[in-house]
Amino acid sequence: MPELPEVEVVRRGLERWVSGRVVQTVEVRHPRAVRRHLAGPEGFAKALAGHRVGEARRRGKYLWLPLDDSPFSVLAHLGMSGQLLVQPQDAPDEKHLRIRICFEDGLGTELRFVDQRTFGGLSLHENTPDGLPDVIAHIARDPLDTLFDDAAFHTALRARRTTIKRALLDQSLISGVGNIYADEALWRSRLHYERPTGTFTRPRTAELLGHIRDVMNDALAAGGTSFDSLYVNVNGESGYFDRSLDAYGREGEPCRRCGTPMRRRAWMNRSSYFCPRCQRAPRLPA
DNA sequence: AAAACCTCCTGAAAGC
DNA sequence: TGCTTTCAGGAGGTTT
Repeated sequence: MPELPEVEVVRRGLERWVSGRVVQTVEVRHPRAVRRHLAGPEGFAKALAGHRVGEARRRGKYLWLPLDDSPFSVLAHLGMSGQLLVQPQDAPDEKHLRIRICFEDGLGTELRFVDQRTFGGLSLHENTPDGLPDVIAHIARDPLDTLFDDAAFHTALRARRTTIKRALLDQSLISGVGNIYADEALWRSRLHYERPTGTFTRPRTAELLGHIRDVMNDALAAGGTSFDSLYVNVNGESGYFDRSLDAYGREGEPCRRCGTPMRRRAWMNRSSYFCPRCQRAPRLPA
């Protein structure tokens, strides 16, 4: 389940192993992997060939590779199970290999997009004046972006008529936070996932943002969170932050602060993990 | 118009 | 034993 830290690990790998290389050929093995690309699989392959890959960039959970001397970028989203792997050309194809990108150099490696559940994909889009692929213009800056505006976030959060976890998962308000890091940051903040956004004071918002940043930086330092082989870096290696999780996936296990058994609640077609003692349910609205 | 809901997909694991 | 059901969930599109 790649969220901001996992995507950033992948971005760094692309920067190290792919940026600066010139695309030779592209093989799309599953059309769904390029469904966001309106010109189709053939158009996607043709548009990339011959272009040098620029500096790998990221906003929230989106990654993109600008093409030098071109107003276009290759946009990537890993979805639930997408992987961008730099593999030796002679390595056997992965079972869920969707796209192969080969380069015009003698390095002997190629870039592969592998995705079991096919929620992710690659596509080519024109950049906006600020260098962002046009289709992600609605994605908010993420909390590790130096230009993220804490005061504006607080104002926007207060204006919402919803609950805090829904707001954290809304990528147009704050990007990069998914189910795992939302639960972790809420646990660290001792906040219940259904606290109404309208009840947030400036200090409470500041504390929550601080915990979001802390948990993401901690995860980044550990190479991300891997529960299984579905999330790995470009070299196929797992992260080990899963062993540091305090909330996510810990149903029935003791809260690391107070020892109370953690709970899981079905919520929005997914799960929320929380401590019923540290994270008290908000008073129901009158 | 903003908020909530629906749906896409595969495979592991649980249920019967 | 083996088939069926459940679960994981990001985010665009649709509905309310």
